[in-house]
Amino acid sequence: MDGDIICIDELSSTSDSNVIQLPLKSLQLPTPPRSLCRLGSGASVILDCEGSVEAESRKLPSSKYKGVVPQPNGRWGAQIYEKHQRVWIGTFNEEDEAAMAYDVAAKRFRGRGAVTNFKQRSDTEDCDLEAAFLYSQSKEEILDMLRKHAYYDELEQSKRNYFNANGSGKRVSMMEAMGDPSGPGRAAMACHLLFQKEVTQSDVGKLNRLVIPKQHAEKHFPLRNHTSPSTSKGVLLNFIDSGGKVWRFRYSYWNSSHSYVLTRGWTRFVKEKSLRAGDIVSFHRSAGPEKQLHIKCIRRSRLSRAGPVHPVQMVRLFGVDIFKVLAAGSGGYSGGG
DNA sequence: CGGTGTGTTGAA
DNA sequence: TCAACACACCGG
Repeated sequence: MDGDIICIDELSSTSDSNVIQLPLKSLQLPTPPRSLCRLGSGASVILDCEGSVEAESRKLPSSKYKGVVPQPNGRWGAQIYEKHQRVWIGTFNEEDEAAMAYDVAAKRFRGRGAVTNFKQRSDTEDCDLEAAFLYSQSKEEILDMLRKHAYYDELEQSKRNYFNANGSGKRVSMMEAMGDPSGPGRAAMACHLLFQKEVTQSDVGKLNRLVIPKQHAEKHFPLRNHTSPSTSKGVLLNFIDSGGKVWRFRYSYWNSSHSYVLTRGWTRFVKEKSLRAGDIVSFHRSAGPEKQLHIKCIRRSRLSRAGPVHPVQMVRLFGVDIFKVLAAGSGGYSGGG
C-alpha cells in the first residue's frame, strides 16, 4: 500500500503566522553585501567603501543576520539562545553560512515556525524530509554537525537513504531510512499514536461522520476550552495522511447521540481511501514542537475474518515507541507513546 | 599564537 | 532574548 508515514507536519496548526520575516524582501540565497567591506583575517578593521574616507575602527562589523556575530579574525560565529543561555553553533568563513547554520538550529530548537534568516523552502516533501531528519537527531547532534560543517552532507545522506539508492528503486519509508544504523538518522521519527478505531459500517456509510470513542475524544481532542466554552458548532481539525495530503474535518459533539464525531469532509476521505467497515483508522500526533495531527488508514486483512487485534512489532527508540503494523496491505506503522 | 567560544553587560 | 565587546583558554 502506500508508504509509511512521514510524521512531520507542514502546517503549524497552532501559533502560525510568524513564518518568515526578513530584513529585506525575501532573499532566497546568500545576499549581497552592503557598504562595509571586511578585511582579511586578523584585522578587526573595517573600511567604509562608500566614502573614500578610510574609517578605521576597532569595532567589528555587525551582521545583518539574526544569530550571527562577527569574530575578530573576520569570520562569523552563529549562536542561538535557549533558556537564558547562549548555545554556540560554530564559526564560519562566510556570513551567509553562519546565517544558514543559525536557521537550521532555529528550526531544530524552535520548530517550523521559527523566525529564520532565509526563506524556507516550500517544497513539501523536501521540507518533510529535512524536518524528519532534524527531529530524528538530538539538538546536540545537530549542533555537532553544524560545528563540523557537515550538516548538509548528513542531510543529503539521509535523503539518499530515503530514496533507497540500493538499486531496487523502491522507496523505503522514512522510518526505515532513519532506522539505518549506519547513517546519522538512526533515531525514531517522533510521531505518537493517539488512538485507533476500527470503523463501523455507519462510519463508512452515508452519514458522513466518524464516531470518535468518547474516551479518546475527550483525551486527545478536547472540544471546549476556556475561551469559547460552548463549542456547539465544533472546530475544524487538520490531519495529514501518509501521502502528505491535508484533510480537514469538522469535529463536534452531537448532543442527540452523546457522541463526538468527525463530520464535514469525512465522506470524501472515506471515498478516496476506499475505507470499508473493519478497516482501522489511526490517529497520530507528531512529537516535535509542531504537534501536527496525522491520520492513517490500515486496511484490515481480508484473509482472516476475525482479527480484532492486529499484530504489531514494537521498537522503542529514544523514548518513542514505534509500532510496525504487520497486518497485510498496510505496510505502515503507528507510533505509540 | 591564532582563533574560538565564553563571560558579561546592556539594550530591546 | 539578543548582540556587542573583551579576553581566557585551547589546540596546533
